[in-house]
Parts: sequence; C-alpha cells; structure tokens
Amino acid sequence: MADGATPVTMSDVARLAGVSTATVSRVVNGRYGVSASTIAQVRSAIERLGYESSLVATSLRRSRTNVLGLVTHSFQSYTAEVLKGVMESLSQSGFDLIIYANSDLYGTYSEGWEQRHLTRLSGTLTDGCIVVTPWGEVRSSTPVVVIDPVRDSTVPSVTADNLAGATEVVEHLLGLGHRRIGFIAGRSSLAAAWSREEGYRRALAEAGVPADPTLIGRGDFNPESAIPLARALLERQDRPTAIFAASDGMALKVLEVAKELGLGVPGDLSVVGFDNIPESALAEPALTTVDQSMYRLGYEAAHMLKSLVTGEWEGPRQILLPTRLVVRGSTAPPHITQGA
Amino acid sequence: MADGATPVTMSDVARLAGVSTATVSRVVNGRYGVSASTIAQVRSAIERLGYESSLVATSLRRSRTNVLGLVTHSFQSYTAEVLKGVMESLSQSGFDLIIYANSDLYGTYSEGWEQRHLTRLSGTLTDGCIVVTPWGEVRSSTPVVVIDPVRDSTVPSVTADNLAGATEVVEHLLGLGHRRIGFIAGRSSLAAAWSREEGYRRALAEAGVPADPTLIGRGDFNPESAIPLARALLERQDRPTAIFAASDGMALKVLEVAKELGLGVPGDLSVVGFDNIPESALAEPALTTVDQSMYRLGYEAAHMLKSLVTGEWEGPRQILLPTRLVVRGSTAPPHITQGA
DNA sequence: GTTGGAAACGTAACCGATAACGATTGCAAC
DNA sequence: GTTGCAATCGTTATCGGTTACGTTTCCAAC
Repeated sequence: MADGATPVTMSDVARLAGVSTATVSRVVNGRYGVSASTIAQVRSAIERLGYESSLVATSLRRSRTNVLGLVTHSFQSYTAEVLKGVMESLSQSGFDLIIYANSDLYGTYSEGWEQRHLTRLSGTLTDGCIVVTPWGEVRSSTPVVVIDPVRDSTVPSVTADNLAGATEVVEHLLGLGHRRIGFIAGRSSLAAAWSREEGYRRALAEAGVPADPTLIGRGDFNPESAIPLARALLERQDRPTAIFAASDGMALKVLEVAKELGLGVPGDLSVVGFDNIPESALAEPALTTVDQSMYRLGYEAAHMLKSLVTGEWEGPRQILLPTRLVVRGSTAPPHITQGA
Repeated sequence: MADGATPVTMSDVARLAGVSTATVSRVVNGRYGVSASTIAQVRSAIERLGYESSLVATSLRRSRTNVLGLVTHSFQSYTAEVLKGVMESLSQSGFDLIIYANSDLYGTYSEGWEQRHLTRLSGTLTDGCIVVTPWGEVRSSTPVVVIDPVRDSTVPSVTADNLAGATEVVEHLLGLGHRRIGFIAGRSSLAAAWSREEGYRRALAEAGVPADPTLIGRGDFNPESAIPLARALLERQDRPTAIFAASDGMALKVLEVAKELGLGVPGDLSVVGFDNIPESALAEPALTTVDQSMYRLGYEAAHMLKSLVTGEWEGPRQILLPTRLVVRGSTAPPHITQGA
C-alpha cells in the first residue's frame, strides 16, 4: 500500500480522540498529568490511525533526539567497515543513526560538503555527528568526532597510528633488501596522508637510505589518481623495486599498471598498500598492507560521540589506534639482488 | 572548533542584512523579486555568518526536499553493497541520501522497525524511500521501493530471481552426483526465502529425487540460526552429502560446524550459499554461491525510486534481476561415489 | 497630475510537535 | 462555606524556514 493518503499527524489523532494535541503529546511521551481513561482513548486513536511521530517536527522542538549523525562524502568499502563498527557500538544504546551522503561524487558541488551536511543535520536533527575523512576543518553546535581528520585539527578525532604503520611498512621492505622504494602519497591536507608520508621518510632516514624525491608521486587517495603516477615510476630506467601506496585503492591500481607493463609482482616489483580493505585479500597476488581496523575506528568514534553527547567523556579528545602490518603475496626480496 | 555557539539561523542573517527573513529565504532559493543590491547584502551576511539552511526546517514547510531515504535494520556486508549501487545511481542526480538505521539489533524494540522508520522519515524529510529487506508489509505517503520484499507484496520492489538461482544450485549439486541434499531455509515471511526453498523443491522434483522433509532446517537468515540446524543435519547417521544454505552468512556457519565435526569440505560435504557476499570468496574453502549482485539491486531500486518521485516511471512495479551461479571450492562430487 | 501596474519587501500564517503557562475541576482541610 | 492544592487538560508561543498576501515605492503611460 504505497502512496497512502496524506501522512497522519498528531492533530488527526487529537481530533479522533476528542482531545488537544498537547494531550496526545503527553500520552506519546509518557508525561504526567493525563487520566487513565484519556490515555486509553488516545492510544486507541493512535492505533487506529497508525500514527507515528514525525522525527522532523519532534527534532525541531526538542533539544535531544537520541539520533546520532554520520556524514560521508562517497561510499567506499572502508566506509562500510566504519559503519559496521559504529552500528555495533550503538547497538542497544538507545541512539539511532542517520547517515547523510551526498550524491555528487567528485563534482564541483562537493567542496565543503562536510560542513554543509553537518550544519544541515546538527542544527536540530541529531545530537551529535561523526564525520568521515573530511577535506577541511569542521565546526558544529553539537559534538563532533572526526575519523581521519585534516592536519593540525583540534576537533575530537579517532585516527589510526599512521606514522607507526607506514614506518613498519618501509622497515619490512628494507628488511627484504629493497633500497629504491617508491611512494604514492594521499591527499596532502589529510593528517593520515601526511603521517604516512612522514613514516616513509623517517624509516628511510633512520636506515641511512638517501631519500630520492623523484620517487614520490602526489596522489589524492582516489584510486584513479595513482595510475599515471605508477606508470611514471615504473617506466623509468632506474625504476624502484618496490612501491608503497598510501591507500589500498591506489595500491591495487599499481598492481594493474605493473601487469600492464609486463612486470611481475612480487618478482619484479613489490607493492604495499594501506587500509586493508576486503578487496586487498582478493587481489592477485594478495596485497601486503597495513590493517587499521576501520571497524574499530568506527566503534571508538561512536563510543566517544555517545559520551560527548551525554557529557560523560573523560578521556583524551584525540585517539590514536594501533595498526598491524599484514604481509601477503605482493612483497618479496627484490629481483636484482638475486639476479646476475 | 566543535561546540561553537548556537547554530546560526535565517533570522540572524536577516538581522545582520537589515531585511526580513522572507527576503533572505527568497535570496537563498533564488526566487524573483529581490533587488540586486539587497541580494548582495544578504549574500554577504550569509557569507560572514556561515549560514546553511536547516534541512529539518525546510523539509517541514516544503513538499520536495531532494533527499531520498533508505531504511535498514542492521548493517551487514550486503547492505554495504546495496548502498554502493544506490549511491552510484544517485550520483549527479541532485538527490542526496539519508540512511536511517536503528541501533537495536535483534531487540524487542525491533518488531515493525521498517514501518516506524519509514513513517518518521517520509512524512516530510524525504521524497521517497528504499526499504531493505523488511520483515513486514510497508505503507507510506511517499513513494517506496522495497529490496527483497515479503511474500505477496504489491509494493514496488526489486528482487533477484531467487527461484532460478536456487534451482541452478540444486541442478549443480545433482550434476555432481549428490542425491541427499540438505537445505537451510531463511526467514519464511520473506519472498526471497520462499523462492529459494521453492527452487530447491522443484529442482529435486524435476530430477525425480524424492524429497525428504527432515533434510530441511528452518533458519531465519541470521547466521547464528544456522549453527544448531547444521549440527543436527551433520550429526545424523544418514547425513546429507551436500548442504545448501539460503544465505552466505548461514553457509559460512555451516562450514564452521563441518570443520568442528571433523568433516572435510568439499571431500565429505559440499556447501553452497546464496548472495555472494565478499567474505564468501575469502572462506576456506571458497564458497560456491549465487551472485545476486546487491550492487545492481541497489542501483535499480534507486533508479526506480527517482522516477517514481518525479512521476516518470513507466516500467513494471516489480523488477526481477538475473542471478549467476558462482562455483568455487566448496562443492565437489560426493565422497561416497568415489569411496569403497 | 492621476492612474496603473510591476517591482520590492514586510507581515503573518503555516508545517508538526513540544512545553510553559493558565484555566478548570474535584476533593479534602479548615 | 471558603480556601488550597493537586490533578487534568486546553491555549498559545515557539522551533526555522516558506509562502500567500498585503503594503509601499517608483516609474511610465495617459
């Protein structure tokens, strides 16, 4: 029965029950001051009409809605993992979740999306919001927790320990014998991108391997952005023996480019990603990467937001979660050390 | 800068610009009847205050919001796939998406969740809604498209051709030589569950294999529900040589139970699922299953909903999408035909 | 100099619900 | 027979916008 008539409102209920809307409101919200017989009448009217309170109208008038928001730009695999964590954390908490996603992928409309969505929701609809990988700083009148904030952000946030993770990757490659290690960076405004690049630099420096700035390609986390960069690195005469991409999405594109150029992985080239999205395990060969447990990022962010909303948060406002190196088939000692 | 002051409203802008809220509204919505100089003043005030219109307030007064809704109970892997398809379909369409998910997994609060969420959103916030696997019939004052409806539903819907998919599975198993094939059914109220069971029955009947009702376990699509059922089937003296579970989530649990009982897959037991969720390819052994392209389900549902909202829908109101058998390592000829 | 009409803008009703407040009633205490 | 208090319920302002309608202003046409 789609396309029923107009939605049934509180005044419809009030009319049928022969009381005012205020009384209906009191019954609905279980407030004091309604006689038992009136309650029964109102309830029966609600039942007969199938009335449900409007979230919109309620939120406009009330301060607390028991709904948390999550705003995201696009909807990728990692977003799904984050959501699972968020939902698990919210389970049985009494908070519902509203996710707002805009439809304009990579369009001109996008600039400032996170702030726009946040403002549109947080005025009244939600008690607080989680923002997933914003492109800029955010502000809000209700509590906000950011997953993967921009650099130097002071907003409460949850992030993986990208510096340690990236360091571990490079140490792994160095340990295998690689010396010329290419890097494909992410969107530089994000703290995660900066930390991963910094980890790459530091690990090389500490091992005494001279940094070659021409081995660094400037991507933006968008998988497509890695294609020309990988091609440029791999078509060089002195091509690197390993490429570390700042995200799995980009690393998977590196694999494709390598195959296209006839380079064997891991024989001719080792490839490492970052994130451990589900697709990485399915790649051929399976991708060595860094697990940052998006699930836990989501879980912790939701937990923090709940506490911020209820005003019980005691811990630090910036949380760093550990990462874990996942070694799979895409890394091996460089060919050159074994060859002639 | 979280916890800024109170959110800036239209009247704040009006005060600063020295005009009425009506004029601000006209400027914001590009309506006719405002002088160029006033427009400039209002725009500058909006800029200075960082004003964004409240989605809630706007939706309350307006009929069209250019926001579509999606309501789901929990958040599983298949939900994520559906969402990707929905987002892709909505890309560049001008419609944003709001997803409403309740936090009460499998709680008592859940009964009737789809209707409750639908009513709360569709009154004003959204122009139409997609409902993912409802447990009961739904009605709404705005257009609705259901993914995986309940049986005999007349609401516009998008479903995989579950009957054909399940038939193909059983034919595959029969072709391998299996004759005793167990089945673990899904939540019986769903059309998908019914069709999959019907496909199982018909394929057996057409092959002249006598049906054994004791080989059918009554699950509910919740993975956990398959555990005792699988155990019961596999601990029997005359245990089946193959088990077909109505969902991948349940099939993966069958794999676990088999392992627990010391049964080799596919040596001692063939296992087939349905859905082709990402985890299935990662299982050990990889799960033979039916791909129903959740992505396409989401894509088509969103496409249909867009057209319904704008009133341009011409096609049928019930869409059936083809399925595809994906044979992986969890199926093989039964041991018994090869053994002594 | 009037008049007409369009342009520009403000006023107020309205969307659906909530809550502060006031009004009415019943009943017990004095 | 008052008075006082508590229980019950309606009235109304309010949330942040949108829009029908009314008012004012201004300029061109008569």
